[in-house]
Amino acid sequence: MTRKLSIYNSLSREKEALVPITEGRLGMYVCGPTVYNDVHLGNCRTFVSFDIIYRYLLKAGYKVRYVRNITDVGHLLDDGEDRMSKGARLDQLEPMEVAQKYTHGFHEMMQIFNTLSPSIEPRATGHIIEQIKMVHDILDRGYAYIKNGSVYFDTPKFIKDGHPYGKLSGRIVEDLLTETRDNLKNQDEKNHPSDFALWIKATEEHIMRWESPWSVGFPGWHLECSAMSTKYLGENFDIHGGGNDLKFPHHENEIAQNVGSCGHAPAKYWLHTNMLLLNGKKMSKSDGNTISPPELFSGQSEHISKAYSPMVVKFFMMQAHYRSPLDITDDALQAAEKGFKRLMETLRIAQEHQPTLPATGNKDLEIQKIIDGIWANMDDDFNVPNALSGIFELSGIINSIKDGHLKSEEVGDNSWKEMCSFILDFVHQVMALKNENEESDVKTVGGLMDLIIDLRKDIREKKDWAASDKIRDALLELGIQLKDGKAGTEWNRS
RNA sequence: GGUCGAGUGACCGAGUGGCUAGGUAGAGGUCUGCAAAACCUUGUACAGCGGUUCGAAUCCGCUCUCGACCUCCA
Repeated sequence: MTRKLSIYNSLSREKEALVPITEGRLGMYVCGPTVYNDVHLGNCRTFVSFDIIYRYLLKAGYKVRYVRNITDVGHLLDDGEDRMSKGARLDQLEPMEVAQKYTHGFHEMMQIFNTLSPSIEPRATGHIIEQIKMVHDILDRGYAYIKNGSVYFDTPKFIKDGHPYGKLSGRIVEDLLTETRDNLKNQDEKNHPSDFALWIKATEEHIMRWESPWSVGFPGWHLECSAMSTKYLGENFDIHGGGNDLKFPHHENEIAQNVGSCGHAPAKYWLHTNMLLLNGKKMSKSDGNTISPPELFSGQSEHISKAYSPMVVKFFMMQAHYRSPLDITDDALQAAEKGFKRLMETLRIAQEHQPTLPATGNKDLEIQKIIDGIWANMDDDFNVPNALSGIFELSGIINSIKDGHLKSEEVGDNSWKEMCSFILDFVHQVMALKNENEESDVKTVGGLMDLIIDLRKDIREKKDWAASDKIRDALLELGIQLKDGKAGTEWNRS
């Protein structure tokens, strides 16, 4: 059985019931990175968001094929130079070497953020044949024209035939048709400013080039996503995702290419993640308002006061809905760090604590309501922040039982077990957060700590507080915090 | 200039007509040799002005502010 979800469709600007094209199965395509540079933190937010969406869809019982591409050709710079070859010249590397390097870096970062690999991760350069075929199809249907060896999409024709160009991004067709920007490359070659390149004839110095019926050249940006989504998910699939800023022109053009080549739009539902801001402003390298993942993890940035671990950053991202803009500030990160640690501590208790409880308790119904509520929040357009509030309610109950603030007869044994396994499963499997303090030397340290605590217990029985406090303070210096409670002394890494 | 979106308490951030999340910080308390943790209680919140309604943070209008896109961008 699959859960019934409702998801916000950018195309209709409304939440819609998620009805798979094939029952029980979902095809999801997400626009991946262009690998000509180190991965941007904003990229990370998008892919972390879609990772949770992917994981939840699986959890909800769907069989999902998740395709996320690697774009390693096709982006034009202001001067018309391909992004990949630009990177190559700067680094004195072959274009594919550049792609390899940054693809590797991207994968590493995705692993650091603890995301699942997509089912298929196709590369644009590996699908030149499919892209040429699609250009053929678009030409055959009359929605493209050839100019000096390059091929352009004919937007006025497309619009005139009643196709919905501009629907996704809210563009007004008349505006697009009368657009008069003059700073676009190849302006002279294009019949109309809003037309875009499907195939570009390579100049002499352009390194990335392939044979085609029209010229030795390379595919336009946009095209690889149309070609690869069609190849792996079919002409018609369920979900297409990406960052908000890709709506126009990238996704709009993708739709045009698909409609132009096969007569209908690629995806049923379009999901867009919102932007990550830094101190209320868009991240931008030129004005210094930017922070990279490594800077965030090391604390080497003027924008933050200390280092924040990857899981803290991920937790921080999850406190906001994927469709809302999220503002990174040092204060917000600090708050997230404390919340994250609290959650990890509760998870530890859920895993280890085994209280003696009656068969049923007064709180059982309440616990069930919280759990049901978390599912409902996730079913409602993946409302992770709302679900998280439920997780913290459970956390309160778990901590109360453990510390004896809540009488044990309040919670039934089954409820306790269900609550603990639910919270562990949800945090580990859906949010995919993990405790970063679990080192391999955990056993050794554990043994040492048992010994120290035992020795200190004797000292404390003799009420030698000076010695006892000295041990506690010294351990604190090492990053270990002692907590003297009724049932004895506990410790954790602070 | 055009298009779209947003303005929630000290900070972050959910919430779309009555039931007024959650995290962090603050205050008070329980516990404790002390401390920390944990738990309990608590706060002046819905940009402004009008309007619709028995009732609005939530709907409508105007104003102000901010952001994104319009050009490579997750």
